[in-house]
Amino acid sequence: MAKDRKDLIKIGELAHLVGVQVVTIRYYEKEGLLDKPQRTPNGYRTYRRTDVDRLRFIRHCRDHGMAIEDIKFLLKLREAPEKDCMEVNTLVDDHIKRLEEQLASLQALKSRLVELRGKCPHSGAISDCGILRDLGGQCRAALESPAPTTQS
Amino acid sequence: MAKDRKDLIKIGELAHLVGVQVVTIRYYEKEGLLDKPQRTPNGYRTYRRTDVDRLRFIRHCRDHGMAIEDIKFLLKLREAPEKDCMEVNTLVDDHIKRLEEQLASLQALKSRLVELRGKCPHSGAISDCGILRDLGGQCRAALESPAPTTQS
DNA sequence: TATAAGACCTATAGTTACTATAGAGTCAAG
DNA sequence: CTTGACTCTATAGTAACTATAGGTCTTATA
Repeated sequence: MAKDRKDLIKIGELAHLVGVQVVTIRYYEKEGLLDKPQRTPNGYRTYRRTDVDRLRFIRHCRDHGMAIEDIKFLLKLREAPEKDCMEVNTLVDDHIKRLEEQLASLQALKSRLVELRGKCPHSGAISDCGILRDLGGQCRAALESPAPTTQS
Repeated sequence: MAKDRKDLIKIGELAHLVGVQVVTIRYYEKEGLLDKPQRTPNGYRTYRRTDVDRLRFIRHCRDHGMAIEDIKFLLKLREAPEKDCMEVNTLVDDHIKRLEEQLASLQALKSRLVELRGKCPHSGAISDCGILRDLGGQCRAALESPAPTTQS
């Protein structure tokens, strides 16, 4: 088998194949997503096919907005083919739920901003600006709780 | 309790009034959102009414998802009442536009995740998990661009 | 009066997933 | 022999805080 020469690639080629930056690969290595690769005599990292697959997996996860820690978890699961995949489903479900929460709060934020923008549809003096006036308004926290522990 | 004037408060009381943490106030000071306050002989920060208003303004902006740098800009505008408020409107418009982009990309991400989740609606062996299989699929970058400069 | 609780002080590091910078070694081509 | 592309390590910066450590000051209670 003449594989030990052809299949070995350097970091730049791996980066190109998967479409990430070289520094990102070294970062993933440092974070433990990628194993420490073999080195050529001059110290260059060398990678194989399996590393390309693994890096692609990582990138797909990241493209789906998953956190590094989640990906570590998925990578570990991927290496235990006999286990049940329920944990994968749970992780994805949780991720979707987080996304939905984030979407809802951004949606609400946008509504408030559009409303705020409506306070000053015209061009005029800063002193008359409804947006700045609104942003300077009262705060809820002051009305809710009684007093700090420093009371007589 | 009658110190110099009754409207001089310490950092903890300011934090309580506005509903932020003490450390956050010091952070805002370091970032230049709040002026360096006067100090008591023992080195404690003392604040006045205007500081309460200013901090409230800052918090309202942050609650609307604005960046510190944007808030600095608004604070500066707020102190020039004779100027035109067009820049305020522009800033808010830009902010809304950014939010809309973010919403769109999160929405798309969620769709992809829901689709991904559909690949494995059941419980079973990791080796059969459609989610992991999908995440391990081919990547676009490999097909798009030709080859790195290190071509034979 | 001693002491303990609480508020305050400064300075530093950690969070996330990278990106940027500096300084240096390796390798092939011209 | 120099140029340029590629590689290496190590450190710092990003956003907006949060956490930690270690210390001082004030006040209430035993």
